Amino acid sequence: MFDSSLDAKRWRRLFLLYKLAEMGACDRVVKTSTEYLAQRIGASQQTASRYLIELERVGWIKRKITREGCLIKATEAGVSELKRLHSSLSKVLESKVPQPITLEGQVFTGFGEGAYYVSKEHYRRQFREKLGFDPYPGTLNLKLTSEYDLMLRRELDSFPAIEIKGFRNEARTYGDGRCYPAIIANKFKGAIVFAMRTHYDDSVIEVLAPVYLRGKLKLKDGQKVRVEVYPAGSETPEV
Amino acid sequence: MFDSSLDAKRWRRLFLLYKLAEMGACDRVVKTSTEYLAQRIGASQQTASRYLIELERVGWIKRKITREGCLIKATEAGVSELKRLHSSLSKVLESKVPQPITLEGQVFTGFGEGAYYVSKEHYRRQFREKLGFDPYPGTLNLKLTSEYDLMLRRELDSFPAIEIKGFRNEARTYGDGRCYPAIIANKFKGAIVFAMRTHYDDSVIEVLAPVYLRGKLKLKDGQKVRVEVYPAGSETPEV
DNA sequence: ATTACTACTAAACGAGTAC
DNA sequence: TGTACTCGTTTAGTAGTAA
Repeated sequence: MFDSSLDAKRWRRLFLLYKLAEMGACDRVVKTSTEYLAQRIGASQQTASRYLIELERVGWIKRKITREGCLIKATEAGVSELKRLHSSLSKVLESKVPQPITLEGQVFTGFGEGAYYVSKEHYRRQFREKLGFDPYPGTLNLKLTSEYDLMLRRELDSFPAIEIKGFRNEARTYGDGRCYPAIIANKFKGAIVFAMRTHYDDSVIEVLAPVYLRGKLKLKDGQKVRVEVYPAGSETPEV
Repeated sequence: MFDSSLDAKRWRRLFLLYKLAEMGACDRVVKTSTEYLAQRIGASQQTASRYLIELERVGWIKRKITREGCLIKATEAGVSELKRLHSSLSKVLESKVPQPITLEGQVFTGFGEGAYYVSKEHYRRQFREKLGFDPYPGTLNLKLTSEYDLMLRRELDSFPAIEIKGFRNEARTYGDGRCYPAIIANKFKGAIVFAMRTHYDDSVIEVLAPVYLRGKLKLKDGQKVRVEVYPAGSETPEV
């Protein structure tokens, strides 16, 4: 996940592409020698040349080599890469939506209440519609241990949440809930869910996912699991 | 100039800082292990550790090492680095002001007209006020040779320019002119100037600078010189 | 568990140079 | 002039491991 080691390389490329953009390569064809470009990026002529070849290979620029240097223009793909970087930065720097919070907790076995509630059709349908997946009938219980994680947990209360409506049937009333999209152990999309009324325990989070997490992640009681929690409305990255 | 090879290193650091920002390190203290961070940046635990040490050394983050990992927060300096990157990208991607144009021409010796005009007090005062420097009494003449440079020269006509007003004295009339801030040979701040009425020759540009460029750059006729021309209103980078 | 050192490997860089 | 190849050097990255 997290598009891995290509990330660092991507930034190196973005660096050169940005430098070319400074010279106007987004708007028009720019003529430059590799020697001149090298000066601008603070590298050797050879390195500049290699960079250009690489950028051309990945399709971020079009290049024409002439006697007097290269004619360079950023491609659509190249420009949109820069734009993507730009909007990523915008999101981080000036977003009203908070950045995701990463919690860590220890697996423990509950009393099967999670399974009971999740399998109630009324809840289940909401999960399906609002979370975008059909939850495995059961929750993974995580106990937050460190002071830091408890602090983060409290911060979650101010996160915009996905509201789950309660209902009543012939037997009893079922309360409201709050959900947050989440990524579990960097591997699985899912969500965490808090029941509103039974304030079970502030140091416990319950995790929903379309799969049986305990099995897929080979979890045993006491193991630590990281959950990245997203505010409602933000998109979770692909895993 | 162009803050040299540190540029690439700076981008590497910005890369990590951005990743930390994604985790929320701009807004709050983030707890992470170097191992986890390594996963996110697609590198080894050791590399993540080295990066963090480096970022702390340059003062972009504050870090506290605990048993369970590092508590990290971006410093003011770090956040403003990200912001600088962001606004640089904004400028390149969504600016109404065009990117600077780099022209290349061959030095040639004119008829001393440049010196004559520049030394006219009425012009000279405008240069001082509008360009921010007192021009050396003489212009460096550059002949554009390639088709590409002529094309760029024509694009300049649509650049916002610094207008120089003409005047008349007892003897004759002196016409209007257009200036663009420029950086000559990556070394000296200056400007290029076009006379409006005597459309001398479209393939010739005249360069003003506070210094005697021919001497400072040890130029001889026929040598090629690069001039980076900026639209009026944009700031030229420091040299 | 962590972090981060040392020693080694892999990758990037740049000098020389062919075209 | 240019670009871009080979190849030796430098730098970045990782494995192993101590604290």
